[in-house]
Amino acid sequence: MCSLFVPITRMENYQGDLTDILRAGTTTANVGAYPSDHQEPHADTWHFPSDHPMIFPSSSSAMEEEEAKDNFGDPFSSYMRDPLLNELDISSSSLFSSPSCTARVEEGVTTTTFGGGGGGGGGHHVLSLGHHNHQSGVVVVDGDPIKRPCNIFSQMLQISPSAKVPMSPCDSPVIGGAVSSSPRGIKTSPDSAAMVASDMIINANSSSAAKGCLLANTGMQISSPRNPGIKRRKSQAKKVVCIPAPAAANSRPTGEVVPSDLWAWRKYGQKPIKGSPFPRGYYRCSSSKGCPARKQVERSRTDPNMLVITYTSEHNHPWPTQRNALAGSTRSQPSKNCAAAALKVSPSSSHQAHQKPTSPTKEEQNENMNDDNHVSPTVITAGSNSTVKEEFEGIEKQLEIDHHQQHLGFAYRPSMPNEQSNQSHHPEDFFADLGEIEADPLNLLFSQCFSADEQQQKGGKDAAPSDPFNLFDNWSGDHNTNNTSFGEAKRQL
DNA sequence: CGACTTTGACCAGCGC
DNA sequence: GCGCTGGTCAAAGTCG
Repeated sequence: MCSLFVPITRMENYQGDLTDILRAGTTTANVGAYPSDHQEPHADTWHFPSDHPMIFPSSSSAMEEEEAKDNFGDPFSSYMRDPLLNELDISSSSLFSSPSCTARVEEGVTTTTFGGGGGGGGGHHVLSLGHHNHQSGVVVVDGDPIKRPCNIFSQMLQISPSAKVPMSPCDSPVIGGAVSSSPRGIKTSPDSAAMVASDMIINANSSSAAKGCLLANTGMQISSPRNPGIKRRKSQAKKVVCIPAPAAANSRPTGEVVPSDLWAWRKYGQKPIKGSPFPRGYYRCSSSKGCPARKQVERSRTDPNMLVITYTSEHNHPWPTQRNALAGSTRSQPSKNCAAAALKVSPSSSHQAHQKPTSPTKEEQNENMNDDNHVSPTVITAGSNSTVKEEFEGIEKQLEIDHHQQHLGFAYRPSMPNEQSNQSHHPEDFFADLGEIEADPLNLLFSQCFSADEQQQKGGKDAAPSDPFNLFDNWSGDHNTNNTSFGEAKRQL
């Protein structure tokens, strides 16, 4: 439902959105939905606890821009601006609107839980897009009331005081309640218990079940001072993103599926990981020489449909204004066609079989955070490039998004609070462009890419489910050809 | 030809 | 100090 517009605009103006969410704490936030092959119970609503209303001030582009400047080099802030995140955000937005999708953003793997709790912070930032449909999304904001410029994401969120939505079970144990981390462990919030999210969100210190969940879903090892079992090299801060494995769209000949983002990544290694049947791929940023950004992509050992992407180090350069067509994951991705196809979707187009995601997604890490990965849960320190230190306070907030409103509005076509900001390509224009493409390409696109169910519901417009990430691929490189408007939009990025 | 992937080897962190 | 494991390097091959 949400439009392509979202990604674009976000990239230009809303880079701080997820940041807000993530910063929200060591918290974790469930953000959105992602369609999955799995058929899971739908949680129709996301709620923000009444007591912790998420406040998204409307635009303040100036502030945001300035902040962006200030944050440049800040691993996490950058992280937030990371295209991938944007994509995630995008997808989440779209997914939000979709009855069948949910996504989660999780931060502070080691100590926080998305579904509930607040506390701690630190360690890994996890952003996960759940593949479970309609989990209640919970955004936990640690202590930091979100007071950033309104963003699409916020727009998509509806604060609903009380709704508690049953979580869809994940293959891994679901945390029984919202968990807030504390130095000593997890505190279960009764209130949030029902809202917990998710499978991927757990507290490292939490119960084994919780861990199991995380580990199970992500295949990740939770490392923290309290988890001696895991070793981290150089104590690098890492950000972990869990997303549904993109469908075949991005699949490589080898079967590996690599979600693409605006950064160019070059694979420099792959290793089998102990305890996981799936190898881990190592990627470095090739957008700019000398960029320390790295990411590791691996499949969740318990849920092959989920990809765990770990980002390390921060990009030391701005987003590529123009993505290298061959750069990184774009190569060997026949699937660009998916998005392209989606854009070209016509009623007559053939249905594309859903392809099961076969590979991992990506993760980004920002670099320069040399040290704190396992560090205290609450402090994330930017490393070499920046000395920025962010502290996340642990206040937990639960956010639930009302599914219906998403449908009704903003999710589908979010307004642009910051339109004043330098945007050469106005949203209206963009939509106009979209209109040229098709009556409602967005619907087609997302329905195809995100939800098979929806797809069916929509009368089976050709819907090759593909991952949202491919959108960018389509926009980049040669795939613009079919749609100059998109090409322009992309270039504007 | 340039950029990317593959893959074995090497290096480094961590636990014992 | 040793071994295990993860992360990186770099040569060779692939692709457009």
